[in-house]
Amino acid sequence: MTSKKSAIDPALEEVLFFQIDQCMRQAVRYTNRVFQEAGADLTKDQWLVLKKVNDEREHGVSPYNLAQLLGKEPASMTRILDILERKGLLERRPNPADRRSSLVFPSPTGEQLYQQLLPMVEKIREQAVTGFSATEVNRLRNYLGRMTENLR
Amino acid sequence: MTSKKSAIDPALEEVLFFQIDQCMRQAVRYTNRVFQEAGADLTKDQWLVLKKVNDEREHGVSPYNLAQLLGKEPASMTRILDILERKGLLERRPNPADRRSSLVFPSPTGEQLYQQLLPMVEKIREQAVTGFSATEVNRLRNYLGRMTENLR
DNA sequence: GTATTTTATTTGACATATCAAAAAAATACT
DNA sequence: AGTATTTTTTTGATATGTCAAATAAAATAC
Repeated sequence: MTSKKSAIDPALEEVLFFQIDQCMRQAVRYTNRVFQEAGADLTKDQWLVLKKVNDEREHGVSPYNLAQLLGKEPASMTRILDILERKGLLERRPNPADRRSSLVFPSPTGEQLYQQLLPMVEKIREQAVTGFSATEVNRLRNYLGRMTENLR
Repeated sequence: MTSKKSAIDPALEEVLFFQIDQCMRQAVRYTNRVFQEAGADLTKDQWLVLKKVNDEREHGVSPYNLAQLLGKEPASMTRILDILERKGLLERRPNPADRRSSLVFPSPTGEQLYQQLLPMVEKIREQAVTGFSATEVNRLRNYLGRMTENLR
């Protein structure tokens, strides 16, 4: 019943970009839902930043560096940091080596929330690859990396 | 030099979600750049809607149905349709079968732009899977579908 | 045949992405 | 040193995503 589409003009459902987009949006919805059910007022992207800030808590990270590490625009980083700072999960301290910049550190609450959410995030990751063999996961990684490179 | 992370707390670059996100964002940037260089004032999401509206130009599609077909929220659809209508690429006509709803049709300009951009989109798709065998593309599709299901 | 529920669309609030531009500090150059 | 360029951060504008709520019409229940 569905009209047959040509190879040069395939149905949307067969377009890889479309499938990647659907997959990612599903993952975001799922993650946000899990956080919400755990009573954590945090989005998936705020989580990513909180994680990286915790990873670098020894020496602190600059917003610019954070943006690079997470593959985001500095402009997006500014806003996410504003929100996390407003929530009291991290703080910007002056960067002694560069007065343009600052260094971001997790607050005690921020470290605590990070530790608390980590096992949930791990469960979500496992849930995503349920039924996948190790080979399949590696292949998926490989394909995604090559595709990203192809579009650079 | 990069500090080794445990299996339960892997570095971000090893997290599948992160890789999917990077891949998708790269694809969006690439598509928007190609459209822009072609002088087409259209985003990747506006393109998707324009495509579907063209696919259904025989009978028209309702906004709600469009949202379902594209896996988007009706709220997002409303806004994208507003923009495309403002650009003169489509029009909403009353739905004779349901007065709550409307039916969306491409304008002549909309059909024309669709035909004009189609070959470029095809090139982008090819670019993305450069170096992939047919088997690999099928596997990628399969993995993405299973992952999406796992998170439903 | 009226009351209740469901459906289709829109709007509002907020988070994030993109790009452009502004501002201030650091660097490079001559 | 003094000027020009680059880097880091922020802000503004716009597009889209999420969810919640409002509205009107359709469908269903009774």
